[in-house]
Amino acid sequence: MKIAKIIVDIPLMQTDKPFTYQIPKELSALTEVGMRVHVPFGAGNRLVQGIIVEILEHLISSKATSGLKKIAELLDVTPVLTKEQLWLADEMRHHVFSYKISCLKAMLPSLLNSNYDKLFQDEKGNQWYSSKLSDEEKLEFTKRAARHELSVTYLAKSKENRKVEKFISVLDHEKLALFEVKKAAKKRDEFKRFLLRHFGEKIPVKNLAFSHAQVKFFIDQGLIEIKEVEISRTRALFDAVSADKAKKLNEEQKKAFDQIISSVERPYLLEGITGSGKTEVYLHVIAHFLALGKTALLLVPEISLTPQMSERFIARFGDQVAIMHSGLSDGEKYDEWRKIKMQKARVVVGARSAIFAPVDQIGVIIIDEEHETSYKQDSSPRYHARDIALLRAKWHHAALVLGSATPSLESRARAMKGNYQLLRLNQRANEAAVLPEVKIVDMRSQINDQAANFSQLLLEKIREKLARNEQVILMLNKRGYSSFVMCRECGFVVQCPNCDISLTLHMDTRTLNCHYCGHVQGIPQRCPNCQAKKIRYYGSGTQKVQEELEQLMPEVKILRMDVDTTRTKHAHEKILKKFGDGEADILLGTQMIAKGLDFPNVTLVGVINADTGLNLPDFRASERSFELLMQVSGRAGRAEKKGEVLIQTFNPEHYAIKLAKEQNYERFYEAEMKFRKNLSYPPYYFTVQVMISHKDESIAIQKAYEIADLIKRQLSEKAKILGPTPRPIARTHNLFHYQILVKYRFETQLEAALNEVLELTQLKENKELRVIIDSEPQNFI
DNA sequence: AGCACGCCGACT
DNA sequence: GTCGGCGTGCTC
Repeated sequence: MKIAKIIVDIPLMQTDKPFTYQIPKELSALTEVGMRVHVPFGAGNRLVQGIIVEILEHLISSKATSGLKKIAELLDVTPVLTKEQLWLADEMRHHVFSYKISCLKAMLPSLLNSNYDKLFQDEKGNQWYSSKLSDEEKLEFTKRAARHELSVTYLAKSKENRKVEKFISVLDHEKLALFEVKKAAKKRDEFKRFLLRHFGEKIPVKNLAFSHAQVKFFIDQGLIEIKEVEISRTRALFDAVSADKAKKLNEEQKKAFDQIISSVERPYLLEGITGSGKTEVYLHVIAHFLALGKTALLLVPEISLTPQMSERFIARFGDQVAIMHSGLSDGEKYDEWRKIKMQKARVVVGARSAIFAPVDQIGVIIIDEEHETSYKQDSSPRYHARDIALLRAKWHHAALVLGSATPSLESRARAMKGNYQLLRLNQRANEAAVLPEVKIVDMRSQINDQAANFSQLLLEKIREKLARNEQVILMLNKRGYSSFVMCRECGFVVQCPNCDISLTLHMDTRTLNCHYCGHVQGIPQRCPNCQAKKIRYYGSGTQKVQEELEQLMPEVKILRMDVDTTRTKHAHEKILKKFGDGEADILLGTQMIAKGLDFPNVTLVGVINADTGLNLPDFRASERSFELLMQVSGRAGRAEKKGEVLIQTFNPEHYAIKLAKEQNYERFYEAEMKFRKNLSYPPYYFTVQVMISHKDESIAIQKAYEIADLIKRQLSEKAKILGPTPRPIARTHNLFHYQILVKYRFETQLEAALNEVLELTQLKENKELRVIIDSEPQNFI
């Protein structure tokens, strides 16, 4: 007899282990590891989805095995998860401190999840679906079921659906031609002639000029039939793109290319300045491996996976490309996933989660902009795509390329140690393009009452460029910065009632919003504290800057791009297209405008406030600011016209800003490494963050100390534990947050200690305690 | 999660 | 006595 080990889809500590089920005889030959199943679970035998992770053969059915429940239903004909993916989930679990089922589900499109329902039936055969009942009705029906007045059937159904389109095909041309319609039936005659004209074609039923009754009549006469053909929901993405040929690599690019294809021994760190043509190297490398019959995986940050970016890959590799990012609907994601699964796609281009794409025979994995923090998922399972990429490259003996103009310190340090091989691109691929000139404006010496956000120099430069019909990009580094409302009289700042944070002003809706819990309230007329009518608006959101600029230059057309203007589905693209088409003079936005945009007519980039990211309570604050300034500077002078960059700052002496001006990654790396070494931060130390939340602050503190103690006891003297300290935003959603940061180098007991912390949260006395463990956290705010 | 079991107070 | 409230513990 065969039995199966199954991970059930109930993400809880208590159920986070394989459950054993009998495989019914009739399913025995069809069942494979990696398939989804429905299994009866718990006392009521309700159906839940599960994933088979192991199949065991039992020659004799013992008492122990015959008592096992049976798998109720197989959901797949072929496994949805490969052996490799099951292995990845195992490996992942050692450092993400999440449930196995969450790891497994991170690899599957959400359409493969099941919907659950319950069917109540009485003796007369009346039926009620639980999902369609109100809460009171549900309670009543449950009670009646307990009294055996009703029977209960558990239902589970996979959400999986494929889009099909119906086509008419004419069965027999001659027969149709000879078919006589009655004289009065003009419409039928018309339809008949239409069908004859389109004989041999697949005629879509959709948008047909003839009614359903017409179609039915001809079907009933046995003249035509309707066929359902599965169609791809993402088809449209690919059709519009025209093919493109490979460009010739320059000497530097060629060298990098030759290295990458020569060995899979070590990962490559491809360090190339903005405009040095990294993407073209990727395209060549991918083409090389495709020619060898292998596949390729390319990750890009979500934000830069614009249609232009996808198009570049589709243009080069056509139908073989699958695109995966969060902008796709669930159906579209599923279709792309299936394309990969059925081996129709051999190049996967996608954001973070695409690292799990079920491609086989991987030749190369490329992570572009590898320093981007978006490669780390900030909700459970908290994996880093780079770590998964290392595992997959090992499994497939594939080349791994990490590309960036400003590599993360972690990666660059590994390259210096020889764990990665460093490849450099120092020239701009377009030789006509010269590096932009970067200037720093010291805002401390600016006294400008009407326009606090703009220095004289920046205003002059904007006017100068616009007079020449050139375009300007202005960036507002909004991180940790937002506009707020304060009372001029007593200094009172309106705060969120649930979170310890000031509310952000939104002028378009005339409301105060909390960016953490979503609380919305009106703007008070009088100060809630002192009743004075002196409520004033402070800080500079993009809206405020836009207004300021519009007052200074009323004739200028400004496009604003931030979270508020890009909320709708294609807003992002539309704004960029408008700007690219020259419909506006200035593009004003938050950091989302810093990434990968290429507008040849832009000759000035202004950074309104370079400082705001600098003083955040995060050891990566300087690294982030430096990266951002380097990136945004790269937006100027992409073509023949010379570009200028102006950085406004209150900290002109700060090394991140000075070195960004010099465009000097090398020196920044050295300076930052010194700082990290002195304070024992990555890449010298590994980090784990433990976040503890409770609605009662004193309990949060007490538990935080307990947990810190528990960890401390199991670590060596060399490990350093910071905290517990309140989180930078100490209260959100009516919970108090505390954090512990563990810095360590080699600690064999750490994983066990952290698992023990998780065990602790299972105790009933800790029911209201929330603990999150984040290995190598990327964000501290 | 969601279901059963069990212990307690309020009620026919 | 017994119905139904909710706290507790378990699910192959």
